Amino acid sequence: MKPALPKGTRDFLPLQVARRKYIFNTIEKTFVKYGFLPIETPAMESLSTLTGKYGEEGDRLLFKILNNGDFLAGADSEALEARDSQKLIQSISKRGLRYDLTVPFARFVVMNQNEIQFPFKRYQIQPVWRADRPQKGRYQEFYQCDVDVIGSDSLMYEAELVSIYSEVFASLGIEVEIKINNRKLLFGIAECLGIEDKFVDMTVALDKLDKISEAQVVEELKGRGIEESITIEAISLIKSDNLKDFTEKFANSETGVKGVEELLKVMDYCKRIGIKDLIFDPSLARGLGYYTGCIFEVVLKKEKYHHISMGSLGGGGRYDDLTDIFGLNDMSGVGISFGAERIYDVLSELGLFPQDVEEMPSAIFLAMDDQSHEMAFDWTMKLRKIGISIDIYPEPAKFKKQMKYANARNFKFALIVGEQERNEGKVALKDLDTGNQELMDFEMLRRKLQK
RNA sequence: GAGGGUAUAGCUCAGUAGGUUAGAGCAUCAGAUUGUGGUUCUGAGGGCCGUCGGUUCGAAUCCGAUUAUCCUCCCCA
Repeated sequence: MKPALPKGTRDFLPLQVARRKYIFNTIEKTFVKYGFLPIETPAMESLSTLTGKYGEEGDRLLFKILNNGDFLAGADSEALEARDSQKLIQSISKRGLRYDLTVPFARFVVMNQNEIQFPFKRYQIQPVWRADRPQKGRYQEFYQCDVDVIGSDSLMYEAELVSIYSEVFASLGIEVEIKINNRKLLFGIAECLGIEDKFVDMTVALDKLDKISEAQVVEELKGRGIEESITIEAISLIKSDNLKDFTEKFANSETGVKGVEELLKVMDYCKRIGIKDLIFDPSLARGLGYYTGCIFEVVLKKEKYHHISMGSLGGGGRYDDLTDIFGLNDMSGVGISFGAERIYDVLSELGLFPQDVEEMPSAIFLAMDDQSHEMAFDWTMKLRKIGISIDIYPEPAKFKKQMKYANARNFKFALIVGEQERNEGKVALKDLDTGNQELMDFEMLRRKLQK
C-alpha cells in the first residue's frame, strides 16, 4: 500500500523536533518562572463537554470519535433513515478530540476544585485538533501553549501575562506588538450608539478593519441591520488611540467606563515594569464569545517585518463565566495562548533558530575489523555508563561507507579503531571538520568528550 | 461553505503536437579502491504514469467523473 498522512497533519524530522522543543522550552521556562504549574488533559473529551462552546462553526470543526463496537445498534434509526448526519452524531459518537485547551481547562477546574488552590495558575502545552480546511500555517493537528489563571479578577494578572508575552518573544528574538483592548469598552461603544443588541456583529465586523475597507465593513453591518451612519460613527470612535477620549463618550455607559478603567490600570502596571510594545488598539475584538474583559493579540512588528505575512502569533483575554456552564460560579479567569506552529514558521523564515538545537553525540566509533568492533563496543558502553553520549557504527563495514555515514550525520569526531590502534590500546580521534587525527587512550578520550 | 492547483521510480520532479522499450537528479546496492568522509568514475535494481470511464488505429499526454492532497477566501493558532 501507498503510505500517506491524513490531511493537515505532519511528520517531524529530528531537526524539526529539536526546533519545536526549543520553542516549547523557551515558553515553558517563562511560564514556570511566573509560578504557573503544568497540567495535562486527555486528547479525548466527552462530546457534550465540547459541543456548543465554540459556536456553530466550531461544532462543525470538531473531530468526533465513532463509538466502539456495534455503533449502529445504538444509532438513532429515525435520523439514520432521514440521513440527518447532524442528528445521528449524538447517538453514534459520545467522544471528540479537544478543539482547544481552554474548555477542557474549565472542565478540569470544576472537576478538581477541591484539589487545587485558587487563584490557580496553570499552563498546558498539548496538541489540539480541528477539522478545518488546511492551508499554509494552518493544520488539523497543532499545538497550543496556554497559560491561564483562574479564581481572581486582579488586573495584575493581565500585566503578568503581557509580561510573559514580552519575555518569550524577546528570548526568541522576534519583535512583536502586543495589542490590548477591552470587551467592556467595545460594549460601551455599542451602548452609546444604541446597538448593544448587535454587539457581537459589530465587534466581529470591526475586527476585520485591518483586512477589508471601511466601505466593506459598512456594507457587512448594513446586512446585519446596522445603519451606515452608526457604523461610520463606530469606526471613527475606534480610530482613536487615546483612552481618555472614550471616558467622555461613555457618559451613558457604565460598562464602557469600567473598560477604560481596567485598561488604564493594566497599562499602568505594564508601564511600571518597563514594557514598551503594549499598544492599545480599540479595533481589536477577538472572535471567541467568552471574553468579557481585557483582550490581547500578538502580531509581528509591522515596520520591521513588513515582508512577512503572518496571522497573530498568540491571543487571549479575560473571561468571567467560563466554568459557569460546568456548574462553578464566580470564577473569573484570564489567559493567553502562543501559536507555536506560526512562531516556528516565523523563526524559520527569519533564520532565528540557534545553530545547536539538535542534541546528539559529538563522536561515533568506526571499526575496521571484528576484533576492533568488539573493542569499540566495549569503550562505547563504558563511556555511556559514565554519562557520555556516544554512538558506534553497528558493524565493521567498508570503511568508506562508515565515514560517509559519520559525515552525513554531522558528527564532530570519528573514533577510528583498526588493528594498529587496537594493538596500542588506543583509538584515532579524527576531527571531521579539519581532518586532523590524534591517537588517544581511554582516559584521554574520556576527558576530551566529557567537556 | 466557495474557488484554484497538483497526482509519473523510495524521494523531488521532467515528459515536447496523442505514436515503438516512460526519463533525470537524489537515495539504495555493487564495482574501480583490503584503513579515511563531506567534492571521483562505472554499473545495477526499482513504475498497472492516483482510480474508473470516454474519445482514438493508438492515451502518462485530450475529455468526464471520482478519490487524495496542497493553496486562496471565510474563520482561526
